[in-house]
Amino acid sequence: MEEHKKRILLVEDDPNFGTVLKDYLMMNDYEVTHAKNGMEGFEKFKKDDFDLCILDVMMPYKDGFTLAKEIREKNTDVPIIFLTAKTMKEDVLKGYKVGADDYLNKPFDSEVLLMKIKAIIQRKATETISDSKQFEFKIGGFDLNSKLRFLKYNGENPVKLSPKENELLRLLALHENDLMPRELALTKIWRDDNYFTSRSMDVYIAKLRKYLKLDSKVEILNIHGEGFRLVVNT
Amino acid sequence: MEEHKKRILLVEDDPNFGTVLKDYLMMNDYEVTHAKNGMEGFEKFKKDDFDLCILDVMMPYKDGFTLAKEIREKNTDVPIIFLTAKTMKEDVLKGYKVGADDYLNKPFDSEVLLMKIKAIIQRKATETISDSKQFEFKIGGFDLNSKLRFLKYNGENPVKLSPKENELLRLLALHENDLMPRELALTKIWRDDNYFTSRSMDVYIAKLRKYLKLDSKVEILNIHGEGFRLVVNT
DNA sequence: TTACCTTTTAACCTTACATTAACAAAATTG
DNA sequence: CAATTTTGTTAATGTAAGGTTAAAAGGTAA
Repeated sequence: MEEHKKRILLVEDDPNFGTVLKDYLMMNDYEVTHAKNGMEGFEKFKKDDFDLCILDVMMPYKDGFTLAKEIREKNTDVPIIFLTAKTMKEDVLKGYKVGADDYLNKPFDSEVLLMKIKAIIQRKATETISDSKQFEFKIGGFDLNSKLRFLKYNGENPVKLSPKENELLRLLALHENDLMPRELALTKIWRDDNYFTSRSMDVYIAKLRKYLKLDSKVEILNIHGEGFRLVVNT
Repeated sequence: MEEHKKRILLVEDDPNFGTVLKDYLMMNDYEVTHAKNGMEGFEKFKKDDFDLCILDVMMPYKDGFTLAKEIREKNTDVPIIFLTAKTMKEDVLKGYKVGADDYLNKPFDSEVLLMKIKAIIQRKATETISDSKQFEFKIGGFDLNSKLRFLKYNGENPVKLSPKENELLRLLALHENDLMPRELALTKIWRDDNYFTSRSMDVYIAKLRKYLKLDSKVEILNIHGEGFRLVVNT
């Protein structure tokens, strides 16, 4: 039923607590990336798309607030939950100022955390995503609408695309005429880079080529060992 | 943009605490209606439009949860904050199930409450711009009046819609020609996203399709794994 | 209570998707 | 060149999601 598991970035320096929490969240059907400090947290944040960030406030090198500010600069929407020490009122207030969605005092009840996560993620889902522009691409004679997942040729023939077909074509379009590295598609779409996912991707490339045959000016070229290139000949 | 003070419905049976809290909120520029029990709370809720409800959980006659349910039947959007006794974990969980936006353990810090209020009201303000009061829709040859819950085709044949049919069609109409995510309908209408609510929704989609068959230009398309799309072909 | 309306659950069937296997064809390497 | 790796392509398979109808369960008012 789920299109994809919701992804959580957990930044927590205490290795024991962090691992336990990660496992608990994973048991509850979330995909969790665990970073052990603020630096690492920001690196991982940049590399991936998350549905929620859970940040410990007290961390060496870079505290949760600083990290939150950096995250907010990149992304104004992703929900943030802070884990603060008990009774640190100032932390709570500071957190809200930085744009937190919620906070939890340690030690906290895990079920309550789960409910908060659910509530926050659902809340975000409710907010209408109306920035349609980034979902529409023109590829030669084709129009790709990657939100509604269809591909039209010359205004007619709307072909439905499967989620993977759609994502892959969208990635190619984002790199039009340029190299779209294999690895990029595998990590972004398949979230795993191994022999099988790689073969699976090749199957999808074949499918896309079939769709794109309608316009002889459009083709997907392979760059051996590197990736693919969506070219539009003029 | 907003010209009126934000209105808060405060339902709290302890007269001392209630009065103090009311005064504090008023000092901070909110317009506060104080009800001393659940009955009175519901009466006042019906008489006015509030931007936020703050409900004590423990109250004689009618507790906060029961009141919240009644409020939710009237209004699926208004934010609700519960005041619960410290350490009553079950209360917190129950609150979220009823559709609470947040909760506070008594005794709580008043500044924290203020921050929460601000955060929640602001959140709703950004959300509610587009889908504000809109109850009448033209869908191809149909007229939907979702306040009176009927659907007319060509001015004739007024079909009565059940509450769920109505809400679902309204959501679809709000997103006409665009994706109406499954998740959105489930969280907004069913308030829960699981296998059964999802199947229930599919049943309603089938019912709506039956009604809409009268106009061959109107159809509900599925986007596998994402949601539905109400399209009007021209 | 019956009667009626609404919603959920169940059942059964169809369609959509992603993965894997299998084999062919290029490209690369030494 | 032969050997190896990478890519191209089609088909088969298993699973999940959606379509539809009917029966069960819940609710409400006469």
